[in-house]
Amino acid sequence: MPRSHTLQSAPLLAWLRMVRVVSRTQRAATDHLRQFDLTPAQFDVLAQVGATPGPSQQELADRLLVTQGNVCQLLDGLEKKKLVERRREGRSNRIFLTTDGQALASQAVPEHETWQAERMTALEEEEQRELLRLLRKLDRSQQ
Amino acid sequence: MPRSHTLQSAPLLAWLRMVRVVSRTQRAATDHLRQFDLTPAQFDVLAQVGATPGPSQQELADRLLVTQGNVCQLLDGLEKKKLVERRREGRSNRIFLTTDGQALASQAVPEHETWQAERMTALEEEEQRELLRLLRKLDRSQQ
DNA sequence: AGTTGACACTTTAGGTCTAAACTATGGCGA
DNA sequence: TCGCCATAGTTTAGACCTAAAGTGTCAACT
Repeated sequence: MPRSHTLQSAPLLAWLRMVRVVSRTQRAATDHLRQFDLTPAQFDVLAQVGATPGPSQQELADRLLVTQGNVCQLLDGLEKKKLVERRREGRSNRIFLTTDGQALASQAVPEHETWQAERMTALEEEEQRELLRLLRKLDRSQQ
Repeated sequence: MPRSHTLQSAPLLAWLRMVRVVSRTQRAATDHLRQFDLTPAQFDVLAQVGATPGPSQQELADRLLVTQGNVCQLLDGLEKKKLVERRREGRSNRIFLTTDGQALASQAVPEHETWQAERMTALEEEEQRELLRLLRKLDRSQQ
């Protein structure tokens, strides 16, 4: 979100930079994930289900910070690609990776996380920790 | 983008927090801007054109970090609402706010920027400046 | 003048996401 | 048992965005 040239306070400038960094990185991630034939949203599902298998769709939505409706659509796509499966249990679905999904996740997740982490290496380790501290504080202040 | 539970390095955690903060804030901004009957994307155009009137669509796209095609669509919408106008000049368009657009921008932009800045007040001023410094460094390292 | 190329904008198809309406389904009290 | 309600998931309409193809226009060269 852009600036007016009138109010150039540190908070506002920090906000603009953050949006720039995130949107640029997400665009780069889109390119990077193409090698696995995954979109960033699909990668997120794979990584999340790979890390803690068997969540309900609601849990998945909460962890990914998106709506149930969106999760439903994403899973439709991933099921069509035979990467995940829904297993009905009571009135909810539990989500698991298929064998194909596990194979892809075990390759793509570490690779992409390394790539992601490397985009931060412009900062010293001490700076990375400080950035984390500040973002954590900010995040918590917003509930 | 979510975590694997395997690799919890500071860079990765910082990245996840940043995405959280940005996506939460953007969702809140969507709500906040509804009072002006503006979407965040429309607000960005208004703020940008208000700050430096008369850009070409290409310039606007560069500053907003979006594609020309997207700018074109956004301007279609804003022109329909009589908030901006395209003035043909040579082979490009220069974009200006209409009188209505100026009236709205002069109210909405300061108000929203104040709102935005307030979301940062969980951090001390010193911390805000440090955050800005770190983000700037990160941003520059990515071109 | 006619051709070519570069550039600025527009259009289109498709993916992502949301809010809100809709459809089960399982449990609970009357 | 029946009906109700809360919960889990699905569907739909619409906004946003991109990549890529399409259109138009200016200018420079022949």
